[in-house]
Amino acid sequence: MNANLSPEEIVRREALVKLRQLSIDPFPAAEYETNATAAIIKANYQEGQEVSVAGRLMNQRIQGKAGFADLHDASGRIQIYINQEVLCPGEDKTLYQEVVRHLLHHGDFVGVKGKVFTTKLGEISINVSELTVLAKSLRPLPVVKTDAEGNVYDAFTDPEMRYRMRYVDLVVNPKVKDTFVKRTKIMNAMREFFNERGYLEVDTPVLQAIPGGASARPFITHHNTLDIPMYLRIANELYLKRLIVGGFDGVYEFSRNFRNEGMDRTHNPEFTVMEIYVSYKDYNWMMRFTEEMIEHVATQALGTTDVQFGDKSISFKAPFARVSMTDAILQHTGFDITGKTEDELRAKCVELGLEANENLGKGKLIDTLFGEMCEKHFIQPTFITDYPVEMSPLCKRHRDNPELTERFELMVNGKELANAYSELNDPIDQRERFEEQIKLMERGDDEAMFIDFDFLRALEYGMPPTSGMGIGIDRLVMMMTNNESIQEVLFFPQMRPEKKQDGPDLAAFENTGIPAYWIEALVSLGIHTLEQLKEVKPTALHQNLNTYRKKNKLDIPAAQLDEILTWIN
RNA sequence: GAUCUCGUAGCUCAGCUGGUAGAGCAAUACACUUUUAAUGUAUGGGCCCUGGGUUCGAGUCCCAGCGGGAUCACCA
Repeated sequence: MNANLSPEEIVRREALVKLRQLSIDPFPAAEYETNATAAIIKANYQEGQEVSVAGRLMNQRIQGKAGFADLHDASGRIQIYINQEVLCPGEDKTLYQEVVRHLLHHGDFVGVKGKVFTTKLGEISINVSELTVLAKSLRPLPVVKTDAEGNVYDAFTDPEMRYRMRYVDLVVNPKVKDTFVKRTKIMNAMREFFNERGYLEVDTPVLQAIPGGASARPFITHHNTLDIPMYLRIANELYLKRLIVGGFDGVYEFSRNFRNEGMDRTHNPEFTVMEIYVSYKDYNWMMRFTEEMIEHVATQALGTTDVQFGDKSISFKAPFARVSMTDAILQHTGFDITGKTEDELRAKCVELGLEANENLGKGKLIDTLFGEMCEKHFIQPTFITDYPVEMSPLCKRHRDNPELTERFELMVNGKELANAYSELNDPIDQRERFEEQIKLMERGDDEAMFIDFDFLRALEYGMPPTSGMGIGIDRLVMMMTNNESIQEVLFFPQMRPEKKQDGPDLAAFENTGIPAYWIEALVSLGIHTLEQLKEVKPTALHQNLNTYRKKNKLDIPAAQLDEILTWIN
């Protein structure tokens, strides 16, 4: 038996062998027919009803000749009662004495048949008359227990382990499962809202030759046949607009976007944004549409428009407040940005102690003022409207003021949740705005956009007036499920790959003929295996070893490059 | 990227100014036919993240690394 197994794993593997000796297949192939679930039995309680259910056996409380255990299925938990005489009415008590008492463990999958009854203490339970082993669990699950007051004991809480082993997290922490069920309900409710209005759900490329539609650093990959670099999408906006050019009334997509930027509790390298574009509409229509949609989603998915997020209560009841960008900044800084020059804006930022270097254009400066001074104050859903033209290169100019755009962002809990425009459909203006972005790029704004000439060509064929809106699904789910970190609403958040931590492979070094004094040096240089040794440049290693020799004043011959080459080959 | 902080049994966690590794749950054995987290008695279980250093002696102190978390920076 493998020496790396823990004692509990060894016990379970031995049980596996013993089950086979008793002619019980621990991993049977056949379908196991069920006619109920834990939730159904509890909801439609009928004394004496014959049921067949399957799930994980948990928390056995088996005593001498009878006892209890819990069966967890996808719907929840139900208690089972196992009595030796009911399970094994004949002479042969093996199933009870051996299998139930010794060979089944916490976490094993079993199917049970039996009559439903209520225990003395009033808990709906199944009196098991047949038990089938469905799958053995070879690793012990954490045993988490909850008492009558809801206190949780021995909770499985380490975030690293929870995220890396989400399957365990889901088994053991019911709230986690609930979050993900809600996530799907939220997306379904949104879909339903769009579909009812006749808008079409579409798929557009994830792999793009030009990463457009947003300002962000993309992931780069390479297409072999075309022999060109390709990018994972940072946004799908430009593709959806092409479809509006193509004549659809309204299109939407749940877009998995990828951005090669920092990771923290609100940023994952891949994340989901829903974007929708509707022709013949403007951003005023889109504001009404958005607040109605969010109200609908909250009602459908949560059953209420009132959401508790941390210590704050948030109401998603429409209509939401509307505040212009200019008013928001005026309100929170007393400074009126109307008609101000870049230098005046920069001076104000400096006065307020905000970062405002020469790379920042007018738009970025206003964005800084808003982001630093105002954003955090908007806890209840609020539409911030009419952004400066410099920070919105894809947005139509404001009908009353050419310095502004017809844009809104929806702020909730001090964070941006949605972003929408009256889309820019003047191809000549669009081309100029892209060229402005290129100038910003040349000034050192590494987030400025690339020019997508095919998109400009599409606009030149004519795009009807259109309003578009994007909403961060992960952030919406976080708010609606009261989770402070994005990792909690993604099944498999991105983590650094697991690295097995072995000690240095001294034997391999010795076998390669490396002298003992150099092995010591290699280890302290962080080279623990032959693979690592082969990855370093021999010339660099040569230098490093001799530096090590000198630094530690070792009385050994200096390393020779030829010698090092013989180790590697 | 910066700072702080954590890494001890399958899980949750103790382990003081350095002196032979601890508890509860889980596991194993025995007893027990209705328990409500969680029966009683007994037993087993540890590369204390890795490597190096200081020391007579390191889970504990120091250095480096790996991995996590928090805060900040970055984030149309």
